[in-house]
Amino acid sequence: MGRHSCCYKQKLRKGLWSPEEDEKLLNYITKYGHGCWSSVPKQAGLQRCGKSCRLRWINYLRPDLKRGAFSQQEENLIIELHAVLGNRWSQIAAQLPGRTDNEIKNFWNSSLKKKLRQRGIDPTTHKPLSEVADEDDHKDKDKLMIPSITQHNNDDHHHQKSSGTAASCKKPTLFEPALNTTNLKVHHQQNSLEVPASSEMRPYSEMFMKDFTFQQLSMDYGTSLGLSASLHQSSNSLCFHPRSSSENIMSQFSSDMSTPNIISPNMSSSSTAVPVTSARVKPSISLPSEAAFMVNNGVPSWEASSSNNNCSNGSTNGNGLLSNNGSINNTALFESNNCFSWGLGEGTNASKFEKQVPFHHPIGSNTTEENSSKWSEYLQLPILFGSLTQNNNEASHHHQPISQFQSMDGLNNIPSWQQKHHQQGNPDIYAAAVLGQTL
DNA sequence: AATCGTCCCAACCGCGATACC
DNA sequence: CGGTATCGCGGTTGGGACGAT
Repeated sequence: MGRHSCCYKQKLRKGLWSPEEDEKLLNYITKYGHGCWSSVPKQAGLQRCGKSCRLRWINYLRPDLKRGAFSQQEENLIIELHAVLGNRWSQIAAQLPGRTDNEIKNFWNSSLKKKLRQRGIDPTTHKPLSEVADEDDHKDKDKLMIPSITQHNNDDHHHQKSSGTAASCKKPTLFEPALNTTNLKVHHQQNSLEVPASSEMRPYSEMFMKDFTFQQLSMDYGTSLGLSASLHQSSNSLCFHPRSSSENIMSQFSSDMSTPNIISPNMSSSSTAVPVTSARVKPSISLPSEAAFMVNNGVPSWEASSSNNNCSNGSTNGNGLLSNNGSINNTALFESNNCFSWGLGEGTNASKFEKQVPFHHPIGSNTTEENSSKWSEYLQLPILFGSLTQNNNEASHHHQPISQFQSMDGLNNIPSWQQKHHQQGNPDIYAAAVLGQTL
């Protein structure tokens, strides 16, 4: 592991590429392809390491690269994608044919950030600067405020020294987070992210105003639950793990009047598969062996099974069924694999998706290899939260079709969803993912 | 004209993940 | 199965271009 062995060799050239070197590399790859990059420089007659050759090819010599300035359309797309994906340049670049991640990254750092600031938008959070400033003010006043979930970024590189961009944009915390950038692990190639328990408290009404990347799902939802999140490719599941005490978690939810219910598609045996549009990620909440996840009267929480716990709002049965007075709206079912399943679908073809990945089954219990391979694709895609407009009649054990699940296709419908959810007064939260290409 | 600071971008670095032996 | 090689990613740096003083 670690650095490419060739990097240690002394005689290799570094720095800018000469036209002659470019020509050698271009000719060689055009003729033979790159194959193993480590062998390319030798066979192409270059005094470079394979890594350098690869980079030069990807960022400059590749014939499908688009040259020239970014168009307004590209610029807008980058901004939108960055709001969803953060500094995941490779994923952003995947949405812009002919552009490289490096190019986009440089464009962002040199130009777009400034433009956004000029428009009064914080480039890190994509929120209005005034709002960010307000949050900073709260932080100053509230000693509980501690930099929350921050992904190390180079928003202000050596030319523009950082003043704490990401961390400064977070809302007041409710308890000690013991968190810094160093214990946030982002596993790029698995698109997984481990988020330590955050002290951040954020109204759900705001939280569900936009679609979420996995990262954001992990951060915003997982941390609001006091969970860390990880993607498990083997089981194709997005799992949340408790990282803070249940007391802390309870304090969060107890203080948030807008907290919605979380409903499981497994709650009712009579419920049918919910056709989900635009959903491609299959999240789940992993239950720790020592704790139970509770949804009581719209207040999700963890209840430690140990006796030294004050949160006893529900009970578990042998099958992991957590119930509260038998009300379906306040019940979540956890199966033996300790995962809480959310629904999912695909693109605009819900029925097709249902065949691929049954909506009902708990994560891990019915995962096929075929689905596994699909998930590896889905996991790169943003996630969207929305709400099942479930009839809250106690007798109703059926979720309405996802066609009535608002805001699955993008950002624009979110307000309408939220409006509806407020009208109903008892929102049930449904998590899904939105196909990246549909952004 | 010389110096300095800033901007921009190509390239490098370090690391995690994965493939391979 | 463990060690090594390789790939791919995001963060960082080096240095040229350019404008201000």
